[in-house]
Amino acid sequence: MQRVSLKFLAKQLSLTEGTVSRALNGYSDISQGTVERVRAAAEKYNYRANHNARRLATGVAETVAYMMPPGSGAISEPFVAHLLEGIGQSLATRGWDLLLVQVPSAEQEAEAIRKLVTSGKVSGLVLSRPYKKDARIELLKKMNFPFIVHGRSVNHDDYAWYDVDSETAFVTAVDHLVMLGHRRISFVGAPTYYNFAQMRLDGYKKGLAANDLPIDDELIEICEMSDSGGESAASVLLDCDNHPTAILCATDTQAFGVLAAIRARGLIAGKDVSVIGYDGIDFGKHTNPPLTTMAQPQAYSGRQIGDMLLAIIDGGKPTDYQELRSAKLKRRMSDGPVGPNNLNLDVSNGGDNE
Amino acid sequence: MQRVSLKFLAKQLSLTEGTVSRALNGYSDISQGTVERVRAAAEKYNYRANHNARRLATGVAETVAYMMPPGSGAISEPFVAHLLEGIGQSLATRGWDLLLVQVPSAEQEAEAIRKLVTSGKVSGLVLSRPYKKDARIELLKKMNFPFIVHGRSVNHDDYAWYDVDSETAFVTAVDHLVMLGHRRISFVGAPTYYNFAQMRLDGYKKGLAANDLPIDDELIEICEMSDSGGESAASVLLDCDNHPTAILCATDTQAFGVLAAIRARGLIAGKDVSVIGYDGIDFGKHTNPPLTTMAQPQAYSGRQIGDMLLAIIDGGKPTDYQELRSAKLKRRMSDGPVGPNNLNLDVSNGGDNE
DNA sequence: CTTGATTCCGAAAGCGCTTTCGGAATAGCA
DNA sequence: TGCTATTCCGAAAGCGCTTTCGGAATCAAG
Repeated sequence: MQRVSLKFLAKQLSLTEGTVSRALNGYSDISQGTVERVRAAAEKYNYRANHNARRLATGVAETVAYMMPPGSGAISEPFVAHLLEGIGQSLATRGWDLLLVQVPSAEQEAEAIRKLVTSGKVSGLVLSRPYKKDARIELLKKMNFPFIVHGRSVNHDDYAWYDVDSETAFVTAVDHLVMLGHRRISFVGAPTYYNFAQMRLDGYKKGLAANDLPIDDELIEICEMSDSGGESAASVLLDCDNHPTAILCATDTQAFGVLAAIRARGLIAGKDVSVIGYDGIDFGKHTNPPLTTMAQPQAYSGRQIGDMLLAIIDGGKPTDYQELRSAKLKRRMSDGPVGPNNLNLDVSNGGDNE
Repeated sequence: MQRVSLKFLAKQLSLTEGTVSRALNGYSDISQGTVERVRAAAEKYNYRANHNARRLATGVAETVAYMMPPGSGAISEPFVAHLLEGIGQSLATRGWDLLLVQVPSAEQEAEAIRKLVTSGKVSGLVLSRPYKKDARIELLKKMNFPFIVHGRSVNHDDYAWYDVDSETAFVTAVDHLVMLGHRRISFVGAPTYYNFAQMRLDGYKKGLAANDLPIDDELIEICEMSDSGGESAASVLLDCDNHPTAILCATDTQAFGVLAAIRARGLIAGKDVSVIGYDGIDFGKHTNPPLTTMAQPQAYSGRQIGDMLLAIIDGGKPTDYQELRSAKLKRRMSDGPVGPNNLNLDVSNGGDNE
């Protein structure tokens, strides 16, 4: 393996390693003729620079790491896959690599970051799902290491991020529900140490306030971000007398569970109780009934994040790279006007409208 | 960044770089005392070896690459996420890294592999979804580079692989359907240049034969591996007179589309027509109706694959690492006895049974 | 033909770490 | 005490590549 080194090429061409290297890397102090000779030889012998050597010499890792959100099964969240794909594409434009790092628990994240940064194996880092106050972000800033976060912590003035404005997305959702006549609107949320969870909750409350609706803590249920979490949360919501007529979910996955809880009680989502998710997961079109959701513009978000990080690595000011996108309501079948014996409106053909 | 090098540590301790290195790496020719001194200093100054340098010196990359199956959206297949997670865990036991490589198109795969191997940045490779005759595998074998494939090509005697026996899974599924009284059983398959697709088709045919049922090409529909692919495939199947009473799908994702096509025709899956998917995707419990499927034992398959690859990198014979697992039927609600006006049996509580 | 500017390449140092080799200091034994 | 065997560490080469520096050869201009 790796038989053909620079030295080998140099020998073949009766040149020095340095000359060959410069020829290959487009230095201007090499004559056109030898550049072509070198190129031809490199092609002929199938030369590939040893990346470790190159990285050692140049000091640039040509690699970016994505830090998986810790916790069980986070990787199976569809957004991760899309993100990775996009980041990978962005990196590919330069021939850089994507490293996937998983940390067993949240406690070990700081140490993992420290190690990653000082080991010199990556030149940038992207992390997801920041906490309200995120030690990882503070650490990265302190170390002055290029990074970008997918999401925002509470104080997000001085670093780069890409986020979707889920707060206003949730006031939009509340507005929509109110427009349909709903007054008792529940919220199934995620743990609020995640800032996105807090922002979604805030949006829910803000939407309520904007419509002169009271905020009733009994209508708010926080659970883990899984379908079973959503199912049990919805269970307590549904089993109390005077249950809500609509349930807003912080996450599509939770909404899946909410739908299941509704079905389990012989109720019909979209008719007896409306539910709206958040994320816009494709799969939502297959649930029973198809899930209405606030869809984030996930297409190319990974691309975007990758490009932004690359720009920062190139010396860009992190604060120049903060991007806030907005989600939009994607109506499927799980929402409808309030009221007993109301038939569900045929809001669409049940498919997606984009 | 990377202020503390070996040289720095050595200076602090009045030792040589070599000595410090050996102390850190557990060589036996270093006294217990200095080992401790060195350890303490490393701890104190937060020393992390530069991986590029180490890799250059040792020649081992300490990195494994996962090659994404090319083609649009492959990454969003749930199996990829699980695989990555498991491989990552396996690698973490040694502190190795996981590189994610994406190749835009199948044509560029060979070149990508060549580059990956000769660049020295990885010491092993795992790839998924082999074709019947897979050039990547041949190349890797020829280069004598450690790799393992998730799946099998037709000739799979002389390399390492981990696969689920989908062929017998499909005869099982056919048997099950026949037991329920079905005679006209359709197959919605994936492109047969993928060997897994071929094997599943073979299983379907074999199952038919075992039950003395004829093989009717009109009952077989090949489409791309997506829900919409499944939906249109099911459409042609369903719209002909004397349509099948059961549809077997090569993939859960396709089955989702099949269910949609069934609903779109006012039919009820599990009653009017049975459908069985393959994969055991969790999400299948939320479809309408919940999808019966042949579930593969995906838990820890990534771990397993990672461990096997590591063993091969350590010098193990690839042929010693071939593992065939089996799928098992997970009944949810989309299958049932054949016959008009038959009520769907309550096969379970609609949840999963594991 | 000189001089000064270009063009092009060789020489060499260095990136940070590993690893072999040899030798000084110490220990073990007669 | 003298000799060999150990223990422990320094010295140095090397991994494969990049990059600076300087100088020989070529060129243009006086």
